[in-house]
Amino acid sequence: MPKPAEPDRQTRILDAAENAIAELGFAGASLRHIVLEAQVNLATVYYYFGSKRGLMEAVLKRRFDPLRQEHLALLRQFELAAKGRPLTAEKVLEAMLRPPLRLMATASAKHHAITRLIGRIVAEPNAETQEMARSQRAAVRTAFLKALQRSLPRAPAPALVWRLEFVWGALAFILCNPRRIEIETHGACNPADTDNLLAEMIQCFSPGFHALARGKRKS
Amino acid sequence: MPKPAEPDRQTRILDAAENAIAELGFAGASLRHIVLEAQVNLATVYYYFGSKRGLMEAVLKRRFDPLRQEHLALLRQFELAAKGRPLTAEKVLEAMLRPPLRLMATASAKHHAITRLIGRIVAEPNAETQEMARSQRAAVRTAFLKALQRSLPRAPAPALVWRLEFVWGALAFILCNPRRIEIETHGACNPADTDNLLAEMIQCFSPGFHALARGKRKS
DNA sequence: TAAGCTTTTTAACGCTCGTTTAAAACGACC
DNA sequence: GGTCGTTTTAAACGAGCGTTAAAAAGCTTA
Repeated sequence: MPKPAEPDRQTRILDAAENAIAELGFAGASLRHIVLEAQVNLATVYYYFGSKRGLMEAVLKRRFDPLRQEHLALLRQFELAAKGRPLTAEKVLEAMLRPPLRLMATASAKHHAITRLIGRIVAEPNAETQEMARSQRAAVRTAFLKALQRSLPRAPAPALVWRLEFVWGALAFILCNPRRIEIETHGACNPADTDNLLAEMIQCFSPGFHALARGKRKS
Repeated sequence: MPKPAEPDRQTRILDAAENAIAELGFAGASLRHIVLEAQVNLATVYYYFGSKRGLMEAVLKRRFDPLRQEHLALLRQFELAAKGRPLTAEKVLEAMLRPPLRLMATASAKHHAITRLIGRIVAEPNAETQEMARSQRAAVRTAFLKALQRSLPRAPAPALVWRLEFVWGALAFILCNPRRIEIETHGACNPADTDNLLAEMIQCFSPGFHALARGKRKS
């Protein structure tokens, strides 16, 4: 029986780097650790990616480009189905949350790294990495904000902006370390049950959005 | 005019370490960087704190012990004022959110580090640091969960546990990098305005909690 | 002043890191 | 088979890291 057709060197490096980042963080993931797992010579990284930073960018790009596309595609799909009417807050939330949560579910077995990668970026010390992530997120951020503003035209803009941050925060918190939640809640919360988690999040946030539909109420 | 009475060496080291961690993360904050800023010899760190890990624990302990006490004290104060009746979800949220947000406000000038410290821990790769933070948080976690369960006795427990995680996540996301939010929202969100932020968070989450008061509704 | 304790400094050890250079191996084409 | 461009390897560089041992300095008490 032949080996399952080892992927090429670039892919092996990206996979190993992804795992290492999830496990050890960007700074902690050393090239020597990565090339050992990828069964590749150290200099190969420099041949293909130029530098450690280049490798890190490639790791993020490989995962977040499709994720961004999926975000926008799902939003557009919902908007098409709504035939020009504004989306419900529930649908906007679903478009925000389903792609990354689905990623967490499908990835649980092999690519456990991907989701933790997302959370890792949130708290990343390095300013350059932050800027990298910021530019990636900008398009998605504004798309969802616009959808929400159409959904709740009477809601004050700052409140919507804040709440989107809250949603992203809750999401990142879970993705960052799903295991931690499972342990700390003594099994009461199971992040692997994506559909349930999605429902919980939507049911948590949507009432707050609907409360804004009637315009701002003071304190 | 004499110098403003330089604090002693241990305090200078803790301050410098706190800043370094906030800026560079736990792994990135090197002892040599810290002692340079603290104007202290490298070996002094080992004399007072034993190791880098010991220093890191001391940094966290100095900030989070009072924060935990404040959390529990505020909760107890609200419960006393309620004279045995269950707290409203709003009050529980306030007890959860006000202490760290107040920390962010008072700290904005000099100790910008403290708040970012909190967020930094969330995504910390190092397993030992995670365990350290976990044990710190355990008491606070369960205290708020119990308060919420008394507040919403008909709500299903897993939903409450999940939502507490969502609140912690949103909070951590903001504390982790307040500047980022200010920039990304083009000034629409100002994390320094603590009272407004607290109100926004309570108004965001409380409707979802009240929706649980009547027991679970399916999907 | 001398002794004994605490505090501070000096100097180094061994290790890992990201990066670079140049040689070796490989593969397609004339 | 020999040549040329691409890919892979070996070996080393300098820098920074956490940590340690022992000497030096400071301070309090006899």
